[in-house]
Amino acid sequence: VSEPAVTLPSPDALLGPPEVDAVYDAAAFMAVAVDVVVLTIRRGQLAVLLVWRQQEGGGSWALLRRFVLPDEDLDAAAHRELEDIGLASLPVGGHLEQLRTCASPGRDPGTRVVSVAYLGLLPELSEPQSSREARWLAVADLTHLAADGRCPVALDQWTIIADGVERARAKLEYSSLATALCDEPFTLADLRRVYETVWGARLDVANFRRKVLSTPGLVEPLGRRTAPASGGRPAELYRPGPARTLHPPIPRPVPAR
Amino acid sequence: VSEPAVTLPSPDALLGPPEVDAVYDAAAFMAVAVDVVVLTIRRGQLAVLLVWRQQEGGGSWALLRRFVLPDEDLDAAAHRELEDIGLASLPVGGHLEQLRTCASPGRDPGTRVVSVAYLGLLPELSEPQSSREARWLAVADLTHLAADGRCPVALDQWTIIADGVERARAKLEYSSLATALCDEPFTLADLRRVYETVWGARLDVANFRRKVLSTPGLVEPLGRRTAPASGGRPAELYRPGPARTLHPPIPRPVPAR
DNA sequence: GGAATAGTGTCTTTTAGACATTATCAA
DNA sequence: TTGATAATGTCTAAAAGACACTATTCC
Repeated sequence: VSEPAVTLPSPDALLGPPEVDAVYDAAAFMAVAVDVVVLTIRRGQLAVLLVWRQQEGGGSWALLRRFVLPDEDLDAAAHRELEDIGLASLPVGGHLEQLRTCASPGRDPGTRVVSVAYLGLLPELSEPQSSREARWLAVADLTHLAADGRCPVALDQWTIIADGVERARAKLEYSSLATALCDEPFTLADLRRVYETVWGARLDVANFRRKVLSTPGLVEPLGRRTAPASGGRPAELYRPGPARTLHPPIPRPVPAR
Repeated sequence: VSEPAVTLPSPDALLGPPEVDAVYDAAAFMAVAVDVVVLTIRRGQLAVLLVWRQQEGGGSWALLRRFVLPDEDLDAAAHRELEDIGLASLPVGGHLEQLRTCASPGRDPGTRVVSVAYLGLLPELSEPQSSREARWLAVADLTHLAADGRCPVALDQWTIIADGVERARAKLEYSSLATALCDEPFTLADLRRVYETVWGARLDVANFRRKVLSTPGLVEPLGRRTAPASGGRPAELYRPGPARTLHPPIPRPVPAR
């Protein structure tokens, strides 16, 4: 596109002060918490880390939640929550990003909580260790239960989890996120299984390989191979490359959309 | 992928209450505000709506900001801010979505503000009308100024604007967002100019047309044409279709990535 | 007719999908 | 050898990119 003439305020005009505004009116103060949707792959299934929360009249599984300290950054609060639950501090081949924010009424009428949801993705190794009762639950199981209206997670939290899963599925297409779900080093088969598990679809081995290796900066060969096992040719080992975004993307099979 | 055996807690096991946790510790209370990055196309340029904010030692352009009321939803606060600035209430061919959240220190030391950034996209018609000094500034101008370190927007706010622009650019690829930036009805040339302006790249007329019309649910022909102007064939008119996500996406030219 | 804008046809290159084949290990 | 897993080759179909061409309007 040819550069059109600048008809909006010119750079110099930007610097003159037209007028003062007064936007600051009544502000509501709320408690601020981070909720973390931690996803990993456990035994070939996509799993989310939840904690059991006892309540009057039963209980439910809930997301990791931590109130933000007065001098704490949001990202830092999310990281601390991961460390507190016993997962290695990131980054050790993991990924943590903001998901979305909602301001729901607090437990006491009148009080409100702003909860900033985060999405965390960890390689398979991680086992939570904490005084709290934290467990990996298969997303597929929860989805089936939710379809029956028997989801053991509060609806708003389940919505956040579903958003996180969808975000992860989408980002596999156009980012190097999948390498964050692999232990390092990994084989192309490992990486492919991540895609297959998160997307819930089989990928053609040859086409996947062609695509991954032709995407610059996605993976880097180590020049080593896996130790020979009982049967099977040893596989080439790789580590994550410098690329963060992928273009063109790894195409996601249509039925899973 | 064949369904693996469920090795994580079974649906029935999910319903038993293992243990109670106590996550609620010291909570910090913060003022909650929404910042809205409103983008539109003005005179062939991508523009963002900013207000002039007078401060000690000069002033700067700032995002629309509104503190959330005690009983107000975040989305509602963002909508209200748009109405307050004199832009027609959505949806009238517009789009509003959450961008991201940051918790920065407040103006007084020790106080903090959680600001939830929203991204709004409006068709060209909109002119702000308000007691506040609000103006459309060309994103390209701001980008050039920022490159010189002379950006008249505070750094954290400029980062949010840049995020919003990048989000808009990305979403044009795989969503029907562009139709929200067109007045209704629109021609394919109008729609194409939206893509060209936001992406800052020329698109081939024939290929764009083929792609848009072959994407199911993106646009719907009205069977009418534009009034004949002085020179030029009248163009077919369209309105937005029901599709919200596009697969396959409209490919973005590589140099702009 | 010319100028201006809208719309069409078609060829080439690239990419994706399907699937057969070869390679390298252990037992 | 067989069984198992990794890696490669190749054909076909679909999509993207380039670009020449036709159509409809006002002057």
